[in-house]
Parts: sequence; structure tokens; C-alpha cells
Amino acid sequence: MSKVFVSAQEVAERAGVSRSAVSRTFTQGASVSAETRRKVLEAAESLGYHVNHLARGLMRNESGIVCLIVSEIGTPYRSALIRAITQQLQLSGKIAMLINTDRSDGSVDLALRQAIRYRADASIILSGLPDKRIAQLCLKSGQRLVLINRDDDQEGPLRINLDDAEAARRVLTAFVRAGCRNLAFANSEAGTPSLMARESGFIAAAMEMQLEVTVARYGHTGYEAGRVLAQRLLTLPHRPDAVFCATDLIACGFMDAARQQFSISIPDQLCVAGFDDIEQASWASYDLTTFAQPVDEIARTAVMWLSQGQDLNERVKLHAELVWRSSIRGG
Amino acid sequence: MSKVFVSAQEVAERAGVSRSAVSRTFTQGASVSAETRRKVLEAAESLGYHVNHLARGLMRNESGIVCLIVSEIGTPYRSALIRAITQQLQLSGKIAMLINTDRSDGSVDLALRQAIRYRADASIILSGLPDKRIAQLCLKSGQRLVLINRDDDQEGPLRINLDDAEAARRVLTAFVRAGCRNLAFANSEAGTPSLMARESGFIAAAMEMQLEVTVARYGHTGYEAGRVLAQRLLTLPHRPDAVFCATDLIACGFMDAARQQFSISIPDQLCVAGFDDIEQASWASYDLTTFAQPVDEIARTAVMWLSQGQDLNERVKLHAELVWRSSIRGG
DNA sequence: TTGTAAGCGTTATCAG
DNA sequence: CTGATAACGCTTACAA
Repeated sequence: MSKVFVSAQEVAERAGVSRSAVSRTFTQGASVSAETRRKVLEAAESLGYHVNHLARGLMRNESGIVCLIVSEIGTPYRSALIRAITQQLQLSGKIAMLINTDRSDGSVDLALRQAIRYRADASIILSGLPDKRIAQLCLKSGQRLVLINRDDDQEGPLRINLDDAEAARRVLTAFVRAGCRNLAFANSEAGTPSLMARESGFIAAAMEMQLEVTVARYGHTGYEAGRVLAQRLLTLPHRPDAVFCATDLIACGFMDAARQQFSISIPDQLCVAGFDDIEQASWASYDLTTFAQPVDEIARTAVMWLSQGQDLNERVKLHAELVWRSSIRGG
Repeated sequence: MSKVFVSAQEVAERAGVSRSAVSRTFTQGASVSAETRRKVLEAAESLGYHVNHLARGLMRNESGIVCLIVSEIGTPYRSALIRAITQQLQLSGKIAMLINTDRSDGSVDLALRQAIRYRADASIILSGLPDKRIAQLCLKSGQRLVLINRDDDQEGPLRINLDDAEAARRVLTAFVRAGCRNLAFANSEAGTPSLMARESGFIAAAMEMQLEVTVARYGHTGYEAGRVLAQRLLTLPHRPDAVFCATDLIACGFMDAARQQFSISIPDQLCVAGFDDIEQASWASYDLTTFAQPVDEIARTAVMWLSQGQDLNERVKLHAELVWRSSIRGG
């Protein structure tokens, strides 16, 4: 109950200096004599002193806190991105607050309010989309905003996206080269911009080659959806010989169902591609050809933008590299 | 750059009341007249006021922050636990700070220092073990400590563990009932207490039945280790007919290698069990019999202990339930 | 380089 | 119930 952290005052007394000397010792680029510094550090060490970042944040008007707003934290792609971002943040001396949201946009607004309460320097949104009013409040308060893979049109936040359409075009080419003509796209019903961009990009690319695409959408973006989508697409009169899955999780579910329930051999009878390059995509059971989310680059870009001035382009499009494995013939 | 959050002062002026009235409006259980409250809330809403939790934390000596110290955040089990804990924390009005550590214990100490700097009310450690001195400093400062699955003997922190040995006994029974006699244990070289408890528990249970266990350990706790362990164990003169893998990730790697490189049929020629019940364990390619980490119960226990007085037992052993799937014969 | 003093946005105490 | 006032632990002019 009784929280008794040691304060700069106590350190000052012990070291026989003023409390500002203590403060200066722990402030970057402040001028303290070597002797004073030594005395202070010694006293601090022996007392177990640590600068109170709550108070420092109050004074400096800069908390060092960055809010990560995420739903479905347990998912492979999300957690990989969280890992990369927290790492980058720590490298640049910041610290991450993690807020778990559910799928509703209202919970993103709630999360942003928390970010404001803790005077976070910035918020990084991986899921959902904030209400414009609350987003504006953040911006107006001087909090920076980063939106990852959520194609919002409002000005102010840094928006990081991938070249989903370009990726879709590449996978189409690969399918065609493998001799596939009966194309399908397996999507969830989430309808997020990146998912939809992959879908429409794939359809557009197919159109250019006079090919049609059967699109199916089901449920939440995950393994289970992949299984159901396989049931639907693989029982069609014209059974697809190639399917582009909106995410790797969907692809894994799809492949499992295709093999176990339809005894389909991959890639001989069916070519499959995914998106994200989660760890499981490289597992021998799947060995899935997919596009790698450049998580480290995303993290670096976001964190760098936070540290720098806002001169950086506020809309960044990153490249998703094709990772070629054995779920598509040829290669 | 210019951070301008709106302060209670401004709200007070707008509402035509004192700033203490504003403070009271946002303080649980403070007495304000309905009329004052209304005026304040209106002014606050229109200005976009949010209580500064940095300042509040400073005054109340309670930040509402709880530090999560974790390594390998991207891993299925870890991220599932993080999800559960952040959720529980939010439910009880607290907020999570996430610190990414590497495998070294020194980085845990660094993380704890961060927790102290931000005056976190508590730290929850999922990875590594802190130096006794720094742990003592936390405790002495009034910060609470929770250790999950790290069997430390020092007094003070809440230590949550699973009945690993009991689980090992159960899986042995299942193996024997399936007619297996050539037992193996596939472990990593991490040597964490829970991993070792599963290993020694399995060996002890086997001994009671006059059976021997071949133990192999390799690398980090993950899929790749499972593959290598399969190479080692399945090329033995007396090939095992049952293997207990220390974690599900190891089990997945093991199963893939067993099937693809040794054409072994599971469970006909080889029974496999894992531990954690990560999502992938339920995927059709694995359908792995395993023990479920009670992540929600772990999270609830930890967070409840943080909110309550310290009267709760400081050492909690939770039960890992066997999830029966098809990787062991019979059932 | 050092110490003194003012101020950051809160909450808690205490008269009114 | 309300408003003034004193903390909380820190940083940062300012003066020495």
C-alpha cells in the first residue's frame, strides 16, 4: 500500500548537493561537474533512486509514452507487429502502452481517450478506425497519430499502407504461369481496406487477362473462415484450380480443408497463395507462397516519424515482398 | 511539437466554478452538487478535457500503470497471455505497459527499472527472472510483483505456476494406455522451471511404471527445435513410439518432420502430446492432444491479486486441463 | 558550474 | 457543497 519511492530530494541530501544538481545529472546535455555527477550517481545508486517519469513528463510536456491500439492481439501477424514496434520504441527511448480493443470502432475511441489521459506522445492504431472528432482532438492536443493498414483519408496522421493491388497482380501472374484458369479469392467479411484492396486488385488484374474470379467471403479473418471458404469454393461446379487467400490464416484453414475433406493435392490440383507471411506459413505442413508484411520496416518507419519533425511524407506505401514456397506450381 | 492539452483550470473558467470543483467531478466518491457536475461535464465535453493521469498519479501516488515484461512477444502462447492480461487490466481500470525483453536476465532488470521510473503500481513478469536486488527495490518501493511460470523462491511476489508434474503424469498414463513403451521427451535448451518440471515429472512418472524415457534437448523453444529433435529421436535404434513435447510449438515441428521426413503416421505409429494448447494445436494438420494453459484464469488471478490486499496466498498453482485430440491413440 | 525559486496539472486538507 | 491553499517530484530560467 505505502508507496515510498526515493526522490531527488533525498539523493541531494545524501550527496550534499542541491536537488537541481541531481536533476541535471539525469538530464541529457545539462552541465554538471564531474565531481558533482559522481557524488550524485553514487548517492542515487545506493538509495535506489530512479527519475520519476510521471513528474518529468508533466514538466517537459513529453511523457515518452506511445499508445498501441490493437485488437486480436493473440493473432500471429498482429503480435509480430507489436513485437517489432515495441522493440523500435524501446530503441528510441520510448515506451509502449498496449490497449486491447474489440472489433467495434467505439472501443478505439475509448482507447484514444486513455492515450490522452496518459498524455501519450503518440498513438499507433493497428485495428479499427477512430471517430474523426476524437482523432482531431488528439491531433489538436499535439499527439501524433499513426494508422497502419487502415486507409483513412483524413489529414494529419501518418498512414502506412502496403501495395496490396500490386501484390494481387503478382500472384495472378504466378497463377496464370502455373496454368491456372479457374481463379478464386477467399476473403473474410471484415471488409478492412487492405483486405478489400487485395480482393479488388486481384479481380482487376484477372480482368485484364480476360479471366474471371469467384469471390467468397465469410466470417472473421482467421483459420476457421478458411475452412468454411474451402467448403464453399471447392464444391462449386467449376472447381477453382487457384485461390488467393486474403490472409495466411485463411490460407492455412483453406489448405487443411482442401486436403483433408476434398483430398486435393497442393499445388498439383490447386495453387494457393496467402498474405502476411506469418510464421506458420513457413511450417512444413503449409509451405505457403505468400507476401511478407515488412513488419520491421513498418515499425521503423512509424517510430522514425515520431522522433523526427513532420517533414516526412505523411502517406507511406511499403512493398510486400513475395515469398516463394511450394503452394504454387513452377517458380 | 506544441502539446496543448486542455487543463482543469480552463474547464473551471468555462463552467464558472473553481478548479477543485472540476477535480471533484472526475473523482470517484467526491461530493459535488448535480448542478455543478452538469456544468463541469458540459464544459469538459465541449473543450475536450481529459484528466491528466500523469499529474493524478503523482498526487495519488498510484499511476494505474501495470508493466508487462515479456520476451518473444510474437509467440502464440505469449501473445495469448498478453491478450488475456491486458483485457483483465482494462476491466479493472488499469493500463498495461509492454516491455520487450530478450532472453538475458539483465534485460529484465532494465525493464523493471522502467517500471519504477513510470511508477507502475505493479509488474508482471512472463519471461526471465529479475536480479534479487532490483526485485527487492521494487517491493520496497511498494510496487507489486507477479511472476508467471517462473518458479522463484524469494518471498514477496505472487507466483503463479501450473501443475506441470501432474500433467506429465497424465500424459504418461495416456501413452501407456495406448500401448506405447518407447517413451521420449522433446525439450528445448531453455531450461526454464516449467519446462524442466514437465521433463522431470514425465521421467518420474515413467519410472514408477518401470519405463525409461529418452530425453533430447535442442535450441530455443520453438517449431525449429521440434524438427531437429525429431531428426535425433526418430533415428535412434529403438525408435520411440510416443513423445511428449515440452511445448506445442515443439510438437508441431516434431509432427511435421515425423510425417514428411520419416513417413510416420500419427497416432498409429507415434503418439504425440504437447503443452500450452496454442491455437495451432487445434488446426487440422496437427489436431494435437495437449494441456491447456489456463490463460484467462492466470490473468484473472494476477489482476485480482493486484487490486486486493495481499492477504491472498502468494503462491498459486493452477491446473492445466488435458485437451484430448487425435495425436494419441484411444481416448 | 551551482543553488534558489517558480511552475507543471493534479488531489487533499481545511475553512467557510 | 464549495473555494482557496498546500503539497506531489520534477525541470528550468535566473541569479550568483
